[in-house]
Amino acid sequence: MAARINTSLHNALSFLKPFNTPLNTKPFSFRRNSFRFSKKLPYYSQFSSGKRALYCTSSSQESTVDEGETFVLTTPLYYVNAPPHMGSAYTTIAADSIARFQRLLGKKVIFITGTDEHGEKIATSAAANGRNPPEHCDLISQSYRTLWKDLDIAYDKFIRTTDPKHEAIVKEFYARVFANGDIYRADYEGLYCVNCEEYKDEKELLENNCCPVHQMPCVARKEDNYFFALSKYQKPLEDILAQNPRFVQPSYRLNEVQSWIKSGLRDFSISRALVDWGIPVPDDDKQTIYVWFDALLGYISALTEDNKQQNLETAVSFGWPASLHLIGKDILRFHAVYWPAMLMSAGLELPKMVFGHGFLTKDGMKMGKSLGNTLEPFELVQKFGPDAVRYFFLREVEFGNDGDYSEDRFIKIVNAHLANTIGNLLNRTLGLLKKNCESTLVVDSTVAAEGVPLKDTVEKLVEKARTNYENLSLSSACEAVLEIGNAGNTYMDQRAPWFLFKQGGVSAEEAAKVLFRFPNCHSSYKTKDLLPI
RNA sequence: GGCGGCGUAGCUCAGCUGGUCAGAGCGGGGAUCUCAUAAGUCCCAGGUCGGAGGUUCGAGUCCUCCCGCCGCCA
Repeated sequence: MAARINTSLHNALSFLKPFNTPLNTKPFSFRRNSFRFSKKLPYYSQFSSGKRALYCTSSSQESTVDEGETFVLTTPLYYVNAPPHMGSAYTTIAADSIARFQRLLGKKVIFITGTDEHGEKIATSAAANGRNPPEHCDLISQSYRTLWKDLDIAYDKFIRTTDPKHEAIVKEFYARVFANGDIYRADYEGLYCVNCEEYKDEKELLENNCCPVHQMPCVARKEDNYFFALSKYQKPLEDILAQNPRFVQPSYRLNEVQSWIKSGLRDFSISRALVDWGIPVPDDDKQTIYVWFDALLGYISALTEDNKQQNLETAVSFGWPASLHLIGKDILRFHAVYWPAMLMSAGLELPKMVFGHGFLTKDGMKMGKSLGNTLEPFELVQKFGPDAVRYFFLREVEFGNDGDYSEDRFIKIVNAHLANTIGNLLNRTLGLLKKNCESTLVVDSTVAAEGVPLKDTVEKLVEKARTNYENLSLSSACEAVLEIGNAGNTYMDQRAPWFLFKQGGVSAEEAAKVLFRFPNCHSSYKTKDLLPI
């Protein structure tokens, strides 16, 4: 985590790697796997590096576990037309930090992510790469998993929309909606954007019938499609948003959603006659189900358990409704309008919140393949490591707003916060302990910390971090954790244990106590876990 | 064209229901400790809170208009 980054190299200090830990763990945080609590004194580690690990005693302060409460949160199921981009990584990093926090609160967290693998665009993309769709999907889906591993993402469920259990859920859901009278068949003729995989109003098109999103000409199509009666849900949706304005977050995005609904909802086509790569419509294998109708259901199908029944009711029983759908602002319409209407039609509960975060820019510019200025998540994590990447985006982007990345700023922030503040605090503390106390705490840290102002300060900051996490103010939560590091550094300077050690005698004993307080003040109160890296 | 958002210290941004709200981080300047990762700690920003009016005892914080970005819808 806390090695300084030079502008040209990834400079990890040997001190940070004394434990020979696997890459996906955090060697420098007070994790239990590297920071044992033992009464045996003294005790030296037997790590191959020959460096001593720190062993100490401290009463652990576990939060009370409320097994009854389940917190289900989701990222979108990412579309496998191309390998993961930074935006997907950003959503997933944020989701992971929220999942970790909710676990700390003692909740049973089900963190869902996955890949959305059907549709004409996927088939086209596969063909363009000389693959068949299943091969293509396997490859890209795996690249998402790889990236999540690289970024230390601990999801609980990874659902692929090509998974048979997902298909079963989609068909069952479709049947429910159909039975509720919300699906009907109609001819549709219009201009179709292959990239959006949907029909466009002529009014919204640019010159030459170009799609405003993809800047590509739409094609005239006539299809006999199945439609979902979205218009029936106009009033219910209006009511839900009025009664529960927190359904759409941040609040300023709610207006947008309300205006969409207010301007009138039109039934939308939920099948495609000319797309083979998809889930067949029940009782009509000439058509496949529209990708969004398919993909949204991944949030439910992901809940299924392998050894349990693979049906809607069972899946729902494992945690639906979701507490939070975390998405980019571009797909708000599908999550805040289509999805709730679909759920109502099927008689299922609605998710509690949809949070649409902003977009990332690079050096102040919109990222795009055509501009050739994309930020590649694999390259970034390879160059700087997962902790730095996670921290930078959570801290520097006000969650919900658009945010900017620049390498210069990235390096400055990571060095100042993670290396100089947190990393150095740990390093100087452990260094003093090693040099003067044989890396052994002979006094229980909890006892040593009793009545010390630092403890009180840290407790207040932990509370601040908790509040911010609960409000999804992730940047402020990071800030609070950094303040804990600052408080530790200040305390260290005030007490100057290195000076006391030199004086020897009673002063040296006091110096040791100063150091012994750190595990209790900084570790037991979850500082280590509150830092989202 | 309609609706909405944004415009606060060099940079990135916090500021909920109006009265310690003029702030934080980064950068920069100064001082200082020396255990530590050329790290730490302390002090320093006189910014007309985009502009102009208005409401109020009092407004970044509410209202109107204007300017500049951005989004959604048309």
